[in-house]
Amino acid sequence: MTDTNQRPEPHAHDANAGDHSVQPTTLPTQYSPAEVEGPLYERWIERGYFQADAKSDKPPYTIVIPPPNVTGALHLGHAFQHTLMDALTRRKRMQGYEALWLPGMDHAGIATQNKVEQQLAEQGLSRHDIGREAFVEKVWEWKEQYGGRILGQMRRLGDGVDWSRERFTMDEGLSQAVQTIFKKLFDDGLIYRAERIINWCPRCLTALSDIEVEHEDRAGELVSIRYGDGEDSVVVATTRAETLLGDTAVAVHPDDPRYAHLVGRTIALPLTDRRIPVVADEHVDPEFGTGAVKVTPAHDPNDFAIGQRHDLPNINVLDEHGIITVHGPFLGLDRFEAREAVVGTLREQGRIVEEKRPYMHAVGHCSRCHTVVEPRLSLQWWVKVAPLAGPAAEAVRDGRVQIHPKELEGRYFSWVDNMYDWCISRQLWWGHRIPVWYGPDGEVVCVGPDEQPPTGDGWHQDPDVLDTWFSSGLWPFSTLGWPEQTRDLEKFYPTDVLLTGHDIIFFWVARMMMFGLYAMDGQAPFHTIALTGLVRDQFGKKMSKSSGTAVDPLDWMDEFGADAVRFTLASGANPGADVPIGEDWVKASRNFCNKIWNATRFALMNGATLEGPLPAADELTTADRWILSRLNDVVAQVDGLYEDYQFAKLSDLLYHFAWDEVFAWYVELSKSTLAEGGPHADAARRVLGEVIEVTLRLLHPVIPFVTDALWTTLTGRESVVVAEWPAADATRRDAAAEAEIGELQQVVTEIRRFWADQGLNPGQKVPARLELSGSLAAHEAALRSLVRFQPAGADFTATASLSVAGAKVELDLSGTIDVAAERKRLAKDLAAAEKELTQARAKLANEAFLAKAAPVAVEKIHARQAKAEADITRLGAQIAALPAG
RNA sequence: GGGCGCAUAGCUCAGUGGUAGAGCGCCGCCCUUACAAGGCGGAUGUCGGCGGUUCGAAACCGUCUGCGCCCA
Repeated sequence: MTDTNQRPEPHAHDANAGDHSVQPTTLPTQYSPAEVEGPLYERWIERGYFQADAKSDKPPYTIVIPPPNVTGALHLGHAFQHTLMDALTRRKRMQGYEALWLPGMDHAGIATQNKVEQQLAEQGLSRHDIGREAFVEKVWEWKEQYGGRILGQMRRLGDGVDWSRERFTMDEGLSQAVQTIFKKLFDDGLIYRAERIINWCPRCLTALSDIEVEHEDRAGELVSIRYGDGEDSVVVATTRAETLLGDTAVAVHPDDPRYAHLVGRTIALPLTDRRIPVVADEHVDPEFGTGAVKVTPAHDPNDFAIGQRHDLPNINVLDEHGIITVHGPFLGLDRFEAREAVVGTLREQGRIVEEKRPYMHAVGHCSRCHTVVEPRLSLQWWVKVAPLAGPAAEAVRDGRVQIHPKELEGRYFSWVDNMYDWCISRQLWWGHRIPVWYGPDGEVVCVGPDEQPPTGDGWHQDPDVLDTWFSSGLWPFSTLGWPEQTRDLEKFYPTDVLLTGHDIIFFWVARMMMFGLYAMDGQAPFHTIALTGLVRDQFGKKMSKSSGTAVDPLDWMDEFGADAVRFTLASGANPGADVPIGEDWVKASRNFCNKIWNATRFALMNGATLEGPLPAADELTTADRWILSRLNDVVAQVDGLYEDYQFAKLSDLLYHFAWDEVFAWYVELSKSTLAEGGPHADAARRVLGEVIEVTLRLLHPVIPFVTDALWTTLTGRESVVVAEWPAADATRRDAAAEAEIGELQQVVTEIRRFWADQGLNPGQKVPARLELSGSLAAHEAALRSLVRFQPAGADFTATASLSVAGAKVELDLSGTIDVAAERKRLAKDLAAAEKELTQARAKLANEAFLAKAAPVAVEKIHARQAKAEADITRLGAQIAALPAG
């Protein structure tokens, strides 16, 4: 980062503002994102727009990025969440907040270590060959060379992050934070070391977190084995027969009469010379299988719990590679070989009662190497979660922290209310090493960040490192400088919103909540948790590399522009819901961007201006008043939707407002006004400028590139990035104008239908005589321009007529009209009106409806009846007036 | 096995008590001087099934079926 980035004054006029923006005279007819986006992003960065100032007296608005993995590349999930976070911070920045969106990455212990181990393996080396220190050095080299590819891709997407504050979980400051909190937890008795069952990867040779275990249904084998003999026997079923060697009990439900006689006695364990007890445990489901289960405390979490309750010994039968360690015929066999061998031997002994094959069941796999995970008894470090999870639950329950959408609170509570202790040690070399030293006489010393570790013979540091989530759990405050009391921390903590996928509520969100509340004096790390779903393909299916449905967002950005990708993702962002995305939709968003481009191009070509005050209502045409009314309604609605994290709805609203109202109607209506000249044309130029300019500002947070390119051209000002967010002006609301234009739209649409039904060329000019009643009379020019009517000449002969709302139109088609088509259209409308009338009459004849329905509802039906009756009369007359044929 | 959610147009999804919507796709006409990445018009749904509540149900309740997710 350069430190010469002085943030310019917002709204300052800048003669060079047009450098990277488009010139009105040379504006091409198509928008080319590739030419605009790169230079524009550079300019934003050069001008320091995204650099937050801790000394500012503006109110802060802070979002920390969920740190992507240092080994990762930008995928659509990132693009999705980044679009939303960028939109939130860009809007707040425009609203005058000191907005900070803080970027960074986590060190992804196991993933990164695996990358470097693969590199070494290509040279025939293992990490043990080069030693820990050299290995860690190599990982840093790897990081410098290949890591953080995603950061460059974020620039492509337009992420308005403060690069001067970029953080990495292995940085010195963040490492200090890790050591500080470890020490604090240790001293508070919230960190302990114990032998428990953990997820073990026999290839990576480390404990795994639950999220690193992927459960997949696999066809295995369920074998039922007879333990003991004669009266003293039970049948148990298992998919992991080799664990029999480590069984230390059989458990049954205490109320199960079938086994009551066995409880408290011992039975012979096959293939061994051991006898094991039969214990009664309430957690056994008597309905499942035979109602008796084998208990292998060293190789199964449930069995471990049973073992604890009944004081059973733990017999570990597998080593860290998954090789049998029990002396006897199975010694040295891999766990899967042993499984077959054990079943084979039992079969020979006649102890197999039943074999179900295939038996579908979920099997955990290591997410990094896809090895089958082995539950393993192992000595690890743990965080005692209960005292931390309580406050984390409470903060959401009492409303200090809100989860959007609320329906997902349940998932959060289901974890924080049923917490189990968190295994934080990993048998890796890449990560924060556990700051505990062991002494020659069994001493255990936890060393804080400012303390010297003990030295001397026999002292050594714990070899393990901490779970990556342990450091990313500190992210909302470690990135701001904690444990130092920095100005950043003071200004920007607590952060405002955490936006992330609902799939990591347990793994990350809950942990940040626990650590934030614990380390920051009960101040939650954010007030809002906005949860998103997953990005899916155009059929709503999961994208996956293996099925070839995964799309690289960079490809789409190249082809359609970053804005198109962003708009598509934002348009699909319903709270908490998955987002399907397909190329057709990105193309549609690209078309929208191009439409905005061309509408602005039209405005520039027609002298749209922002000079001078917006004319008062009485100087404006109805169309002007109408669009300003609509604009101010939309501004208010967009604000409401932003506050509710309704990105899909606000995108949809802006899409339809911009395209259907501003571009399709207002721009068309303004054409005749502009052509007329005079004061109304001057006013229209001012309104056109205003409406387009405000619309660009409204759209900017979602599609920053095209809006900034156009906004700077239109306004001649510095950048929409630092423009003010629009504020709704209620005094511009005008119900009468909205009704009037609504009527005009109805008339125009009706005439266009006639045009289409008659097979008339849309450009064909037709002499017409108009009888316009009421407010419509003022719109004759607009009407003639919109539907290409020509004035009626002296030789005008009406050959067709139609009437709708307050308009009667007579046309000279100089020839016969297609009477059949006309009759068909009118008959269709008549049928609809008659159906409407029937329905309305039925309702009004229903006394229960009249008595119980809300008066407003009844009034509506009356109005509908009246309209249907009028329509029927009008249409009937038109049909009657048609020539026979 | 337990819990949660979903089922609306060809596809993807909004809509939560008062006349069924959008985008894309589809059909027809049109290169009309901002835009063919466009314009105009059009078609398309027993709102998964059944039962109930209500004057009125896509919406609320029950149930069945199908699908998805989380936990065990």
